[in-house]
Parts: sequence; structure tokens; C-alpha cells
Amino acid sequence: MTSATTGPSRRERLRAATVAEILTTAHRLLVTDGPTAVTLRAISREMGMTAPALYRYYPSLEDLMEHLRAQLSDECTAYIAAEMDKAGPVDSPGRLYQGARAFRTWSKAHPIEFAEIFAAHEHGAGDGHPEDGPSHEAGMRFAAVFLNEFIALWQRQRFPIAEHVSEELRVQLQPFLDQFGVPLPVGALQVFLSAWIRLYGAVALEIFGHLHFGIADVTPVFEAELADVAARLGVEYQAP
Amino acid sequence: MTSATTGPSRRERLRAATVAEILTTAHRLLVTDGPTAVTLRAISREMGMTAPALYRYYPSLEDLMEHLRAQLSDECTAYIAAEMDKAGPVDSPGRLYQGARAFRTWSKAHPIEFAEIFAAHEHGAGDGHPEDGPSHEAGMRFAAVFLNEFIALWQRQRFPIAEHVSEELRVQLQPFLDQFGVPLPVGALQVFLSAWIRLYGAVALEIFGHLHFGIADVTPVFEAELADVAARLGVEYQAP
DNA sequence: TGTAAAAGTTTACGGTGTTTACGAGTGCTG
DNA sequence: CAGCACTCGTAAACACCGTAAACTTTTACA
Repeated sequence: MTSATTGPSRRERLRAATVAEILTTAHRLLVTDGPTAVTLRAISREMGMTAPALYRYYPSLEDLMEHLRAQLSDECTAYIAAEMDKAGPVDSPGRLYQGARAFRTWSKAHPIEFAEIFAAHEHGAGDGHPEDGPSHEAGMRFAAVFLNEFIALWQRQRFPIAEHVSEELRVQLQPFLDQFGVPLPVGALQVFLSAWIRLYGAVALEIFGHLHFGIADVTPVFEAELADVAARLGVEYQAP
Repeated sequence: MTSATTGPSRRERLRAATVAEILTTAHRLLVTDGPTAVTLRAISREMGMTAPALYRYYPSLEDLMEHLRAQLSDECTAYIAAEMDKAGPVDSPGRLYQGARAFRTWSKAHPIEFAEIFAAHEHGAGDGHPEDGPSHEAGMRFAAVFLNEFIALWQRQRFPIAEHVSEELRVQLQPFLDQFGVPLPVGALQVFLSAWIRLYGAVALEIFGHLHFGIADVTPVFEAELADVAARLGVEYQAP
């Protein structure tokens, strides 16, 4: 016993290090050789191991990929949060701008990771419980970054919200607000969802190459969308 | 020679039939057993052939999948166009509503096909010319359905467009309008792009399961988004 | 009818995820 | 300190996979 404070045991530390190496190796293979190159044999080969050894850490390749996606999502989240902080303290304007642009910047810099995180992964065409897994939790952490910023904006300046929220919509959104204790009226949540839809739509279309039918530089399109959302929120447009 | 009119030869007909069977078989495997089940061996097995025989029709599995994606995209396009026609002749209102809802309906009914078409397929993490291939052309046909409807709407009633289009944006969009002879001002094209971003964003987020953090039925969210886009276009909202 | 192209098969190579059985090392415990 | 259980890793094997080459059968046409 070398340390008085009983931290993680030696075995646990080694195991954690191996897990981290597995994920970083898988990540490197993903970005250098594409999604199809992420195989158990390739990972183990790079690590100087044999493929079945990886089964001591993940029950299947799909499960490994699920954890990789969660890590990639967290990296994206951390980048956005860091960029937001550069824009100033919590109640400073422009944090949402910085965050939205950071989302696009990260996605353009990591298109393969973006596809891995945000494209379909109801893998295997089966029943598969939709609401679980580490990548889903990572998705919640991602959403929290923008939602918290949205809450701060709402508390600072009440932007105009939909005067009339349909009953069907209220029934869907109110339970969510209650469950997580979000201090937002349903109308504001609707605006948040709309803003997120537009941000995701613009970035995803660009990353997936569905805007390259004649548009060389998508930046002006993105900025126009950003300006339109900003106008809806009643905040003045800030050029990058 | 059995027919006087020299149509496609017997061999060409057989070949076309085989190609069609290959694609329908691949499609069936895709929806029943998932993307990973679409293999040359599985397709040939179902067709009572051997795997290398498929190389007489496609140079690789990836090429076969590319053609499959094009066919799936065309099926989506055809469904949307047909649903639009149900809403009335070219200049009747509600065709855009019907089309947008048809896009969501088809996507929800064919989530795996949707992912195959609209998710990332810059396969293989390489150079790969982005602007070619049958699925890209199919994407153009898809876009044309909505764009033509948009042009008709513009010619029927001039909806309000962005009063000021930034110079950077104009430089990107004007060449596209000129190249394809689209009778639309850049401001209207910007509105079209914004509408498409929102439609795609809403549907993709739903299909990919990124809205199921507490929202059971996404329909009201989608309808709210639709109503907001409609308001921007200056057309009255029509409930489904 | 002969001949050349097309269509399909056989065989083979290297790769994959995954299971099973086995061995070496680690750490706790009586 | 001895024993033992548990962890980590390997080796062999199975059933797949995409793809290439050589070979055979079928088809169409001069």
C-alpha cells in the first residue's frame, strides 16, 4: 500500500489506461482510414495485442463504437463550451453566437466524427431500446450546453416567444420542463427547439455535402441563418 | 428477329431485369436485416447465384450501394411528387405543405433508407470527387421537386424576401441561379435554402432519434416548425 | 454453323467479429 | 506465507466477408 488515501486500485488504473488507449486508437483509425477501418483486429494490432483481448473491455465492436461516439460527442461539447467561455462570462451576449459557430467549426474540422455522432445509429434494424447507452447520455450533456445558455438568455432578456402554443405541443414539452426543472415557459422551449433544428440542419447539410450543388462557400448561408435566428430571438446580429 | 421495331435487345432486357432484381434484393436485405446485412454474398445467395457473378453488373459493393441509394432517393422523390399532386394542380396552395409532410411521412416509414440517403457518404475518408455518381444526380432530382414548387409559389405570390442579401451570399447564390436558369431572385433562393434547412433539420433530428429525450410525439414540433416557415412565406397555415 | 462476347461458376486469398479453451500474472485472504 | 480466485492475455477455430483470377457455359450474330 503506497498511498494512504484509498484511491483507485492499481488494477483499476491499468484498466482505465487500457480503455483510454483503445478509444484513442480507434479514434485515430477512424479519422485516418475511415469508419470501415475501425476493426477489433486493427485496434489490437496497433496496440500490440490480439483481437479477442479487447473482449475483456467491451462485449462487442458495436459496444466499443458506442463508447467511442460518446467520447467524440464529449470532445465536441467541451470545444463548444470552451469557445463559449472565450466570449465572456455567463451573462454576456454573443456566447450563443460563439457556441453556434464553434459547433460548425468543430463539425467542419471533424466531419467523420460528426457523422459518427449525429447520423443514424439505430444500428442493426431491430428493437433496441432507443433511450440508453453512453452516447445518449453524452448527447444530453451536449444539449445541456446550449440549453443552459438559452436559459441564461431568457433570464437576462425575455425574447419574444410564440404567443400561442398549440395544446398538442404543450402536452409534449411541459412534462420535459417539469421533469428536469427547466425554468423556461413552453413557448421559449419551442423557440429553442426551432433554433437547434436550424443550427443542426444547416451544419448537417453542409457536412454531408448536400449543399455543394453550386455553393462553394457555405459560410454566408450559415451566417444568414444565424442572423435570422438572432432576429427571432431579438438579439442584434454580431458578425464573426 | 421477332419484333419489327428495334427496341432493347433480349440480352439488354435480361440484364436490366437482373440489375433490378439485384437492387430490390439489396433493398430487402437492407430493411429487414440492417445495413451490415447488405453483402454481395447475401444478395447472390438470395438470387440463387454466386457472389462473383455480381461483378458482371457492379465493379464493387460500394458502387452497388451507390446505385441503390440513387434508387431509394428516387423512390422518396416520387412519393413526395405524388403526394403533392394529390393536393391539387401546380398553382394550388397547400402543395408545399403536402410535400413537406410527405417528406416526413416517407422518412418515418423508411428510416433506414433515409439514413442511407441523407447521412454521410463521403465513404472511405479520402479525396473522392464529391460531385458525381448516380446518388448525387438523384439528389438533384429530389431538390428539383421542392425548388420547382418554390418557383411556382414565387410566381403566384411574391412572398417577402430578405430585404438585404449580403454580398458574400449573393456571390455564392447568383451563379447557381444563372447556371440553371432559375427564375428566382437571390433573396428568394435564400428563403428556399432556409426552409429546406429547417425541413431537413426537423426530419433528420427526429429520424436519427435526437429529439427523443422527452418528446414522445414529434408531430406538434414539426407542425410548429412548418407553421413558422409558412408565416415567413406569407401563406396561411393549413392544418393536416 | 462457327465464333466471340457475355454470364456465371469454381477456387483461392486475406480480412473480419466472435467463441472457446487455455495459460500467465495479480492480489486478496486464511 | 500458501492457496486461491480473479484478471488479462493468447491461440485456435468457426463462419462470414470483398475481391481477383481462371475456367465453363450460354447466348447472339455474321
